[in-house]
Amino acid sequence: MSEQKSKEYNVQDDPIIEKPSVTVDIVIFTIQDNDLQVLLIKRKTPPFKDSWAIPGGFIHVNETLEDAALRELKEETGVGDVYLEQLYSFGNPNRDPRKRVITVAYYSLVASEKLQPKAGADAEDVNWFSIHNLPDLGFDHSEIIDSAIERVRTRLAYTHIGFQLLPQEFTLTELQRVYEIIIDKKLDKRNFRKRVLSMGILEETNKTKMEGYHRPAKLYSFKSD
Amino acid sequence: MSEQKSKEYNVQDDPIIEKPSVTVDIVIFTIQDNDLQVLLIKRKTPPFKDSWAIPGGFIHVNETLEDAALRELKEETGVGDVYLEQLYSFGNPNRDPRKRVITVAYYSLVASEKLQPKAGADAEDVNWFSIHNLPDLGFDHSEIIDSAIERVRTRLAYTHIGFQLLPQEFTLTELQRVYEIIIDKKLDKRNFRKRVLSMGILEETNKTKMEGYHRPAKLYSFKSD
DNA sequence: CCAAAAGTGTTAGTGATACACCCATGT
DNA sequence: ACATGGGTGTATCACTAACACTTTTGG
Repeated sequence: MSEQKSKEYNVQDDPIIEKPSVTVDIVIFTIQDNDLQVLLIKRKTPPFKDSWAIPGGFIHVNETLEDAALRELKEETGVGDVYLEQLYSFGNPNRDPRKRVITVAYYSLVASEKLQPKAGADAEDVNWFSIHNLPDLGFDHSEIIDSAIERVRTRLAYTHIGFQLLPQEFTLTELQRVYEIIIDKKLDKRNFRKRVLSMGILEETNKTKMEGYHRPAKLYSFKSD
Repeated sequence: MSEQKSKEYNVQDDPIIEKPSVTVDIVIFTIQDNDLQVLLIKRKTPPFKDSWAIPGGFIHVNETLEDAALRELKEETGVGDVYLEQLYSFGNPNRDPRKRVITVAYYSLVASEKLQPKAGADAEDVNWFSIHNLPDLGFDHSEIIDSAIERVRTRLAYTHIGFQLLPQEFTLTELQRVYEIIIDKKLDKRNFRKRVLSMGILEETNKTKMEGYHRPAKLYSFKSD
């Protein structure tokens, strides 16, 4: 349903149904230092100038919401080529102190090796922050991050999103760490291996990874189909 | 992130980031005639005048997205007092033939006994339609309904939303029908009863329901906690 | 030979599935 | 007594959870 009233009067001038602004905001997760981390930018402009916030901005006329999210992410952080999923739309009338802004939030999981964040337009700085140690955030961004974390945890249980946080080839122990960090719980090594191997989505490479003075670990990759 | 550019120029006048309109749309499901049905309205105004569509409309300045959805639903169909869940936001640039409109979609499941839909403002008519026999719909509304159906099916598996489609007191056979209709599959009576009873969310009333010439069925209710 | 992480099997319990007959009621 | 839907139990299978020792490597 849309715009039944546009014949009777001009929507733009109606004080009650005045158009809100629409932004997209993006929560990018990675795993670093044994912690789930979020990509934040330091704002260059008001409101919340000099505060940390999740990247995002206004949508343009001829792009989809997802394209807008990808563009803003690229512009502000230099991060491109990620797979976004829509999280939720936040439209509380007072979430922006100046005027009505509705935001459509997206999230993504990315292997930290794949990214080289660099501050871009509208961002004075860009950095990763542990979800256990976030700075004060502008707007309702901590609420957005919280619901993104919740979503990631739920989806981890019945999808394969965990693999997005690893490089193309990885050891089973590395995969287990990803799961443990996200759900914040220790897992049994033998049961974990049985479970992921029985899912039939892993391919054994014939390479190994040697790090430290111990037995080398087999490298696996995620089956493309 | 929002509005970093508002100092440099007026957002409203920028041809690239011109404000879109924002609507809410609502998919109301019920079960009737052994079928999952959706509440549709017949549009009184262009675009898609005289087509069927899901209820919805513009958000107002000082209401949350959910309040807007509740208000539009009430205005157009007379239906109030339902529990809405946000479904997804649809923002394809051409989903409205006239101008850019982004919609935040909501959905709800309601026992048909609780509702008396009546055409209201902007709706010439209101009616229930089986999801297996929908009329041609305006905008991208059939896509919205499809994703609502998918969402309901997924959530049925790991939540208790099925109960929303029943009156306060119901028989186990009625509950089983709800599940069967939504997932479109026959279920085993004994296994179904074992499962729902073991969830510990049902309370036996000491009433029975007598309909037809056979043994009366015990009535159950959903535990409030 | 020591330290460190990799790798590996079995058992018990729990939940899911498949399946067929007796029960209570109104006519 | 019959027709109709209500109501019940058991056996098998698959999945989950708990648990400890041997292997491979570099130093």
